Amino acid sequence: MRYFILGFLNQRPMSGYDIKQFLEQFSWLIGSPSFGSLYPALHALLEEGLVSVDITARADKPLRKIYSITNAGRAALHEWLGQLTLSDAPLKSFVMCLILAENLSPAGLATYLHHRRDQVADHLTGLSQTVGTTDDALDLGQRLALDYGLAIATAELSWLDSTLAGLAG
Amino acid sequence: MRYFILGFLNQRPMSGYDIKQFLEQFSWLIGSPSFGSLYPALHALLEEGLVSVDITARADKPLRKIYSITNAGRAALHEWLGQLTLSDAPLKSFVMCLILAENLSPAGLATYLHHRRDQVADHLTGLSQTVGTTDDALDLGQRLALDYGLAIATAELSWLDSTLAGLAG
DNA sequence: ATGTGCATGTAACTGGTTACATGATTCG
DNA sequence: CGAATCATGTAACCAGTTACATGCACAT
Repeated sequence: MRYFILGFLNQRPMSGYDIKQFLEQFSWLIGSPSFGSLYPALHALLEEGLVSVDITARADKPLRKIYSITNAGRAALHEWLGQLTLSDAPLKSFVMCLILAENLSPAGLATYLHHRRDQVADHLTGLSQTVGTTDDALDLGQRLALDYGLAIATAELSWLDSTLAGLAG
Repeated sequence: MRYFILGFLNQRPMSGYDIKQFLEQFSWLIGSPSFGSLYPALHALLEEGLVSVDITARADKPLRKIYSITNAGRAALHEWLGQLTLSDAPLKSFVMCLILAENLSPAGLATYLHHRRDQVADHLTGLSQTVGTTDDALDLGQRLALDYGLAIATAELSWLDSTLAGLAG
């Protein structure tokens, strides 16, 4: 989360509210953190010198605290991104890192997406086997969930393939 | 989580290890709980009388604790399922409830899926608008995440439509 | 014999949510 | 004038992970 916030602020200076607003867009996919975790995280980053604040009291508007990343913050972010493994991470972790793509090198991004592609492909074959072998022993919920997983994995795989093709070309 | 486990045990008696195994299948989608949360949860359910244990010491095998749901557990589960709103829940919550579909009435399931359909459709139009209006102001990560969200939402929507059609027909 | 899979568990820690509290602005 | 949105924050609580600890079975 700390680094997730840091990655946002590396794109452009934002307030805590802005970050929440942006993430709200993806709430149906990955959820959105509460202010109760967002604000304390910003305070912690500030104390560690990884971000700085600019308190802007705009006329006729409530005060806003615009946070910017510092050099120390950038260093910490890139160190974190460097040692990022992401082995078998859930969809949520994948999307969170995807949003931070701007902070990765083109080669790093490609590697990351390839890695994910392989993982999803593995899970797809695993799911297909489960569906194929134990077809009638499954209850409704398991059948639906398996079927849903299959649909989503297929969609993600084709997205990864076309995105990788687009980035390469 | 408590109710998630309860829903599993309502389908068939299982050990903690079994539950983990099953959930592992969906780890790339929704993650899988650690034993450190699974076992204590089972102990708590046991103390509350919502589940019962059958300790089977099989010859030449390590001991297993097979948990079964009790009548009190079934009552608690159905009460919980009844007051389930799921307004604007993230994908993870949706899948978790989907797995418990067997415990819902056909009408309840249909309502639930319709509800999700509407939510996803809303988010889809929202995402499309964002992509359409602010196309060139976005950085790489945001563009990729938006694009990914669009792909997944589209896939989920069509899955929901065909599944709803299948359940109705 | 060594490692991997089965199978269970505990304790410390951490991260996040929930609920609360505040206050200005804008819209109907 | 009241409701919704903007905007920030705190504290108690809780759910979960991490790391540890144990032990048998089976294959190499």
